[in-house]
Amino acid sequence: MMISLKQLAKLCGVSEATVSKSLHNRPGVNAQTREKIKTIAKRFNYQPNALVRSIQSGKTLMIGIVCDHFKNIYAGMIMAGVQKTRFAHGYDMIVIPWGLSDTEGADIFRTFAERRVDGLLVFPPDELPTPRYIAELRRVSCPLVLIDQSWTGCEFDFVGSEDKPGASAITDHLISLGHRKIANFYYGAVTTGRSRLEGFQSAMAKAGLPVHQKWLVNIADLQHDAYVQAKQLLSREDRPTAICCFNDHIAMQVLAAAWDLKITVPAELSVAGFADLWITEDIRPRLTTIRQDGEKIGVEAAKLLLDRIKQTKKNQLDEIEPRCILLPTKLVIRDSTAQIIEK
Amino acid sequence: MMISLKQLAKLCGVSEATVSKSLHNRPGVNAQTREKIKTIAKRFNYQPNALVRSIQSGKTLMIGIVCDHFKNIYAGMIMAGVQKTRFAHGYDMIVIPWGLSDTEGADIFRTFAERRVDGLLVFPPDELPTPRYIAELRRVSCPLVLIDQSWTGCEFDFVGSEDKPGASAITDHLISLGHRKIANFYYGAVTTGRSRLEGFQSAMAKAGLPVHQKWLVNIADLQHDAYVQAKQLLSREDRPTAICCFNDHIAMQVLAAAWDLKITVPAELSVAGFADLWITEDIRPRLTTIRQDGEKIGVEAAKLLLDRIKQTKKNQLDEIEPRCILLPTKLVIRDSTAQIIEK
DNA sequence: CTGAAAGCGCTTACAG
DNA sequence: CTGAAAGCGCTTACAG
Repeated sequence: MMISLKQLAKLCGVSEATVSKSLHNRPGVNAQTREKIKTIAKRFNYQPNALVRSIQSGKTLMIGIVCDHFKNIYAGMIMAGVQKTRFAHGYDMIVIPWGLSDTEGADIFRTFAERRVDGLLVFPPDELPTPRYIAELRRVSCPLVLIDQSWTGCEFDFVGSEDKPGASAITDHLISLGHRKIANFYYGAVTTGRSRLEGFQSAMAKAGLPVHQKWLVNIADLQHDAYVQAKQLLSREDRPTAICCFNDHIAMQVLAAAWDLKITVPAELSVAGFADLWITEDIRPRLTTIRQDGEKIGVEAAKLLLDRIKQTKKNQLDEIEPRCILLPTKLVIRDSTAQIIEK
Repeated sequence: MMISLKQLAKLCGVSEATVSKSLHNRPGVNAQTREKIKTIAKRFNYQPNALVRSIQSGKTLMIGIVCDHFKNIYAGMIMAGVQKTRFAHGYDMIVIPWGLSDTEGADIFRTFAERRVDGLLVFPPDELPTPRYIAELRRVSCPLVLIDQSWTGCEFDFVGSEDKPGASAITDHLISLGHRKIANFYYGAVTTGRSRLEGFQSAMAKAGLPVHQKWLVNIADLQHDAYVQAKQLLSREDRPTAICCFNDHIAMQVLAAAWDLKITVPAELSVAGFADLWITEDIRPRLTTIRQDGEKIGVEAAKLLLDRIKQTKKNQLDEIEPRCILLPTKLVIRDSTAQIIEK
């Protein structure tokens, strides 16, 4: 189907070496010969076999990325940054979602190893990693950068957001609006969830405000539980005037619960998200949230990985400590939070 | 870094051939020798080099996919189906987004060719394809399946949705609710947009309802234009009582415009989407829409491609006509559409 | 049962 | 300027 260099050489009536040199513009080939070869190569649509080059050079110019799934808008923002950066540096990308694997990642990492990717970017799996999984991670023999969730401490290179300061900032915003009864819908299953909860708690403590246990709601899943819990919480006599949410999607569910209970946002209830997905501007009320620069996270993660790959080539990898990059976040005030109205 | 079979053979004190046979459980190796080799291979974490196998077999067990970006939820649903299917068949996947390329796809297709992918799945680019681009597509020398947009007619294999019947179904739904003044926000830049418009028009014609040109709004982009146009349209004295939208995201923008103009949905205005993304259940009012089975589209596209790859192996490709698979859609009635209230 | 040889598609010294 | 040879990491007939 696709012509080989050997066949091309035969067609041109020269040796394979001459074809190779011509196509790569290396010196030592007669100009006319070179042109002729190039013309014929083009006519037969010759494409050099990258697999061979990879074997010879020991570099595939390929990175692997493992992600959760493709319906996650936030992950999509990160992906965009990763793609841009890896492309600019001439790397291609193999993508494997968690979820496909039921062996805690073992087969995913084996695939990447067999394909000889030069480096690996890993999004966190949906749940907390098992010891088995961490062990798999340690066996990976190419550079590796973790994204978003920092559950391994500083054992690996990592790029994420300043979750705790971000959560504090949005809590401060609610407090400054006069809110005192503030609930928090957190997601304890992931490290970012716990960090954001800490940020919330420390801001509340600093302001001297009490945090009631009943207003600390640990969401069981990201899809529907927040709606159910919000409906329960908001149906009670003594309900909060504001709710800090783990992310924008949770906030949307809280907004939906409030709507269904005929509680007006922001007049009767303030709701705050986290992430700043594009939907925050398309829903009503527009969502107040903390902006994470997803694309930048992707860019930095890819850059860090590419650096590590370069260092590996120079055998400098052992001298280097894991890096932990946390990107700043920013409060974006929209219409879902407002001054509390005293009755 | 990673041990080679040659090194492994040396470590085991046997020939490369024996190692190869042992690891692949081929007959003709002494049981003890085999076990010893396997143990040592495991200890040194030997991973066979897939690049070599690909060169030898002429199959990379790899498919390429080109998509628009990763923030598109609908595309994400399709991706999920693709991933599931290609994984189940033992294929890996290289992903390249349009957008990275400023040469109308030429470098994307070159990359896939050099990497020797066994097949290609292509999502449509954001805009209508240029002749140059179609030419690039024709030069692709591996099996190829187009997804979602059918702009090349039936020149290539294609998997998409029954857009026209779907659009008719949702129009019928609005008509059955008593609506007579129905607007349509369509997206003329893509083939699905034009098909859905046709479906709308034919349903209106069948019901003997007039379609006013001013209520046929061609959206300039998918991000913001619908909001702007909806605000204009809905501010006029003589406004429609229902709006059919190209997709759920457009519908969200129309919903936002109505909200900002204090027009109540569905009491004063019905709004219908297309796609049935997960957000349709999280927003208020919940969106009436046409469900496309995105995952199934992905599954079918991947299956078709895998079939074609098999046929290529058997050299049967020329005997075969391009296939055009259109998957059925389904009306999902929620809260954004309702009986018209006569004043 | 075991291993030497040829070959996949290329590149890179090295002769001529 | 041109090409024969060796080698990348494997697998697959084929001798022994």
